[in-house]
Amino acid sequence: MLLRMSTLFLRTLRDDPADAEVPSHRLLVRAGYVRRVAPGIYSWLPLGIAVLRNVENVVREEMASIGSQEVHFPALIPREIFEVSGRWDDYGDSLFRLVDRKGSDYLLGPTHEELFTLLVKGEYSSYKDYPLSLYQIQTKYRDEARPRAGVLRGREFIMKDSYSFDLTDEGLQQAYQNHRDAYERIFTRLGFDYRIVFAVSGAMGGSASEEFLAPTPSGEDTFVQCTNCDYAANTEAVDIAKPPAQEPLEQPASLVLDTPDTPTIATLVDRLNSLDWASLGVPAQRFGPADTLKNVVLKTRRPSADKWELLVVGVPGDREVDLKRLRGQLEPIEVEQAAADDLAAVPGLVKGYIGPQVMSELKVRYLVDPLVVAGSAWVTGANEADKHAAFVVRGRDFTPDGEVGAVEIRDGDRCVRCGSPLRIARGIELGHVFQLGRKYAETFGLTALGPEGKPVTITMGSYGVGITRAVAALAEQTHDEVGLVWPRVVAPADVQVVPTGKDAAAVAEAERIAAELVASGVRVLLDDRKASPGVKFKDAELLGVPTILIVGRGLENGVVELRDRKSGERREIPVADAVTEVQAAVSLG
RNA sequence: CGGGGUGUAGCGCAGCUUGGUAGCGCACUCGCUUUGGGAGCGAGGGGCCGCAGGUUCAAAUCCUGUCACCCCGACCA
Repeated sequence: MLLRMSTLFLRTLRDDPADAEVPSHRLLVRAGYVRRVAPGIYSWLPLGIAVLRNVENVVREEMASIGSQEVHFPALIPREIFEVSGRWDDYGDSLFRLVDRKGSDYLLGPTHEELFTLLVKGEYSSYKDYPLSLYQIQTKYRDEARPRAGVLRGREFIMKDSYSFDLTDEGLQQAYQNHRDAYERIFTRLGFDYRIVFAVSGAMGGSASEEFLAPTPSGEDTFVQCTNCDYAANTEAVDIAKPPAQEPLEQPASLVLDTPDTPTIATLVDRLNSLDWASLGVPAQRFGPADTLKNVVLKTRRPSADKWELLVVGVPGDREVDLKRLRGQLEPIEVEQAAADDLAAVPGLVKGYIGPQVMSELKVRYLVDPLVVAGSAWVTGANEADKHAAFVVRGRDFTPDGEVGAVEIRDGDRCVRCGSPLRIARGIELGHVFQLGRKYAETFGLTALGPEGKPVTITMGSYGVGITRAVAALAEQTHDEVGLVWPRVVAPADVQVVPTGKDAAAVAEAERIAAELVASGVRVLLDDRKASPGVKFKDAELLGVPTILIVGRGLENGVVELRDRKSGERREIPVADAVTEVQAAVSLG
């Protein structure tokens, strides 16, 4: 393959585009790989498409290696199909909806569970047909509330999505593992630094779920990683170690304190520390925010129910409730912040002075974070204006309905497996594997006739790789100060041949070397533009082709210069060795 | 949806305070020179100054409204 820059549809920009913040966005635009059309919607130019296709090819090869077969569905889907799964409504504003000339409703597919399920149902009916795995590489549409970071989070993007279909849970386990292995090979081959983290399964429902994240500061997902063992999880799904339970009877009896004008945890702690504890018949005490129990009022709703129920969650006063994490833990139940009138509907709940002592009496569901261990004593609201209660003990003075991981995770929190400190980092979600189970199969009636003549409901797995996102994420992880630095598998060319100088001999020699390389299967980008050496060097660095061969002033001494884009290494080599040296660099990858 | 910011040539920006009929760099066209780190000189082409209304003899500039876009958050396989 030979690309000539003199005719290549490419214009590089000297300045960063004003609307680009993250490195991948800046560089992909500057280097002429993509152009913005509308928010979250991009055009792909020749070099961009070349990289995109290379990513797709790696994905195709690895999908083939686990026996998954490629199909292709429409992006334009009639409403009825999404009515059956309930997602026409459930997807909300994120769904692109449109109407045809007859007034029928359509949507642009945000994912394709329904179509995969229906397709298989239409073709297969015997247990002998299974297991099965299908995939497609498709443009997806989601009307994101706020697209951002260029191609990293678009409203139109390309995704590889696949589904496994099995008769048994064991089969699903195997299919899941096959996909997980294939994804490891895909992201390794693409040159990613990535982590596999536990995840929540999201709006799709289902059980086991893991994400493949590329750690980078501009990532949107927050995850934790143990500094000692291999535990890693999305913050929505993370569990942290909890302190040991305590003996409730060792605590002083609870007592109610007058605490006017203490609307915040900080003011309450100050007041507690200025009290004369001896006069209350208790040894002197020192309190910190972590000794207080904060009770946050939320409301929950089961899917398909229309009534909201109040939920109070107790967390140590030095921590906030992480609503995102709480939602992840309670999935698929919806969780919202309770409004003032939700609270007013239960007279026993006194805003600012809520304590768990009365929850069962009030019939309000009460959950605590696991950090509120059995037997622990707290200062909390006394359910009366201007009063707090001290030495309120879990298991003695109140009993929660259950535990739920609700607190914000902090750097340094302890690993649930080994107790070592956890580190918080940001990452880009490259892929997601999860076990869907029988949800869609039941909804659409996907069954196979078993050997005993009875129908068996199929169990499914769902697996996705963001293709366009992978291009941006790779740019994000591999770039340097001067430009893109592609791993060879995805690079738009193996070598950029750059003739410099006014001497026609350099151009002729560059052409000869390029032709020879092309003949041996090397992908060549030849900079045959009439431009100054500085321009060509800068552009070569910006474009990110892994190997650069400069044919110029060294020619009179019989040498050319070979550069490695990633390491910056430069070597003068004899012209006669140019072809074999480049071939060697290419085969080393 | 909340907060912040920006709309002037393909891209990056100045001009707006103090109104006088639009400018700089890059890119583009032509000529000559130049050729190892984004070349020089000369000559050119390209603008509904986001949109609408108002004030004024006169509006990119002042006033009102509106739209769009970007960033942070909420939301989001």
